[in-house]
Amino acid sequence: MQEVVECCQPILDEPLARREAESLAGWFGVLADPTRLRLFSLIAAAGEACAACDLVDDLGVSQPTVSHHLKVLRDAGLVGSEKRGRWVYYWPLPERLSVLSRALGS
Amino acid sequence: MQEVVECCQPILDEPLARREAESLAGWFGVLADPTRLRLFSLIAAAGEACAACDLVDDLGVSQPTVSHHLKVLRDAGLVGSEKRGRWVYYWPLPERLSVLSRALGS
DNA sequence: GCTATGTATTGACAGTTGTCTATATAACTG
DNA sequence: CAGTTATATAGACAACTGTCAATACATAGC
Repeated sequence: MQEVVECCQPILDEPLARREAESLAGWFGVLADPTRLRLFSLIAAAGEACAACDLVDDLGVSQPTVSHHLKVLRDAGLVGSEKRGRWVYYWPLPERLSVLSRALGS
Repeated sequence: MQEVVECCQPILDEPLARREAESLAGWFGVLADPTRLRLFSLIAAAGEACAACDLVDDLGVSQPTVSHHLKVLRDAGLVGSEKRGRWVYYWPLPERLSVLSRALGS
């Protein structure tokens, strides 16, 4: 995923440049899967969560699928992670959501 | 596309139910394509726009592709449309964006 | 070192999606 | 009516994506 950019003007205000549209579309794409949204929501609501401890069982998908979605969320800058012993913990990084929220606002 | 529902709690606050996640993911999916985002942005910035008059030339995609994206936007409740003579005019319906913006906010 | 456990990666596969060309439908013009 | 123009639809196709089973990697405990 691309670097953090100053992105974007509210999409209601003026036409998006091609480059801005690609950035925004990519981030919306990260949110465009129900499993991934629930995963992020679980992490955010918990404040911090560990995949095996908290996430795999609740979602009804396999461990590799959860791992895949966590990677997508991490690459998109929506969650941070840290390994502690055998476990990897995840926590929300809501800054990117704020950017998107602002882009949707007028 | 589904009916307008009371959706959703901010996704940072509490875990999304499966049904809410599916609604939100669907709407984010509508915004997850750069061409479609630019199309919506063009309509919104213009206040009102006609496909042939204003949209096809600016986007660099074929007329059927624009027509397809306009249908997706209309079905999602993001734009309204009206036929006037040979032309179809589109205007933004930003309420749905507000719902999404709120869901992303804390 | 051996085993158990949490996580990541690989490869495969089905379903979805964005795009195009070709064509159909609709409406104005002369 | 015939021709032109705006839009929509149908069908095809390539690219992407979400999922899983199998497997590799990493770490803790014995």
